Amino acid sequence: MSSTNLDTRTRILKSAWSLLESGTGSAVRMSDIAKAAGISRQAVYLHFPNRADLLIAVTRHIDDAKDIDARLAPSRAAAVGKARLEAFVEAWCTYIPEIYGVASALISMQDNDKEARTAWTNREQAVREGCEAAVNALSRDGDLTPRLSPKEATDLLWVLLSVENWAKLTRECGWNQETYLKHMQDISQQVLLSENS
Amino acid sequence: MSSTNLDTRTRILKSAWSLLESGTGSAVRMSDIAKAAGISRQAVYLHFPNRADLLIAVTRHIDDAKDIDARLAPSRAAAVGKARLEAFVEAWCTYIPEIYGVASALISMQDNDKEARTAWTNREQAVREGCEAAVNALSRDGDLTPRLSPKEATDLLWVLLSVENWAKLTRECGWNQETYLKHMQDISQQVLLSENS
DNA sequence: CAATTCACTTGACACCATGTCAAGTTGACA
DNA sequence: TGTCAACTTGACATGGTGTCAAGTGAATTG
Repeated sequence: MSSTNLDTRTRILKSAWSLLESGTGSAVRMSDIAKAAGISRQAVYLHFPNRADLLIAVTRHIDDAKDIDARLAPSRAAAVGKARLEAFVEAWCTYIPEIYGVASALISMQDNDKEARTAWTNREQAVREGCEAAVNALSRDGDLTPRLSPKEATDLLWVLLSVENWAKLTRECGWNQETYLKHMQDISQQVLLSENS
Repeated sequence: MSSTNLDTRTRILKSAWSLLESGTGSAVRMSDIAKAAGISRQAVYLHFPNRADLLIAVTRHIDDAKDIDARLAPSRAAAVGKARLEAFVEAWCTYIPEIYGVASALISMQDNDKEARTAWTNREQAVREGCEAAVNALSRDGDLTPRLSPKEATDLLWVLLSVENWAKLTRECGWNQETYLKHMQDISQQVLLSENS
């Protein structure tokens, strides 16, 4: 835990981050990261037991750097459900592009790597909780559509706002971030709100 | 092209299909398929150049076996746009679980394998065309919401009906097929139709 | 009947990334 | 001077895909 130790560790995290951002996601190898950090491939394993753990550490590092808590504060602070939903959709949809590099690497590891699966599932769970809180606020205000139970509404919102859907719309369909966000706002309200809200 | 040749080829396809159905998608190896077909691993390569091509051939084989064309006929035959949309959503959403095994294997190959990527992209294109036709029919009838351009509506419907979303809702959220279908019908209409239709 | 051809087998091997192991090297600090 | 921690180098196991070469056995053909 000397200062050199910390420096190297964060240097690995930063190198991995920038490679994952500007690269083809899962094509980033341990050796690439090591080279970018200026150390040997084996030295990476002195800091992280395996690739999945390193990737997860990168997401935590990004969360810190981008201050995810501060971004979610407006949603938590919203007085009424509809405002809470809107603020949450805004915060999360804006956050997706910032973690997409790591997220896609983690997603593509899911099938082979058990550890990667549980790690990514954990992170998705956090998003789900945000969805749930928004849905509960709507429900409390009587603004949740009668078509959906709170559970169903949460599931639906969570799936709608998935990283995969963002990737499809922006990467494959060519939407820009602004269009994406606008339509996610529209749809989430159309789908979740009751007629008279 | 002797009868033995054909037999072996279809035996490989059937073996691969059943393994992919009842298995963990991408965990199905060439050797597993060979073993199930009762031939050597190398013999598989006498019929298919690589794993991606084999998987694609399996999807074609399923399309034949399940008669995808017949299923899409009601959608094509629908007189008005709204009925066309409804029939298409029904047909496609019902079809997803039947191809899910192969689809997920192909999806998880996308990052590493260029050939798998183009192959799967091609198939997704076919679904997109179905979405586009439904949207165009709505648009022609004046029933497409003014919020969305035809292109945006197509993109949105296509993403909504993605295999990945089906998997999340049914596998991770525990929805049954009936619930899934019902909500996809509801949402696609809420999102695409104009107020007065 | 002999020769060929075709589908398939066996076994070996290259490739490529992850992760492990063992034996150094280097620099700081006591 | 000695020790410890961080890091290096190089080798190696693993596990899957895909390739290659040399067979075998049965049906086809001249």
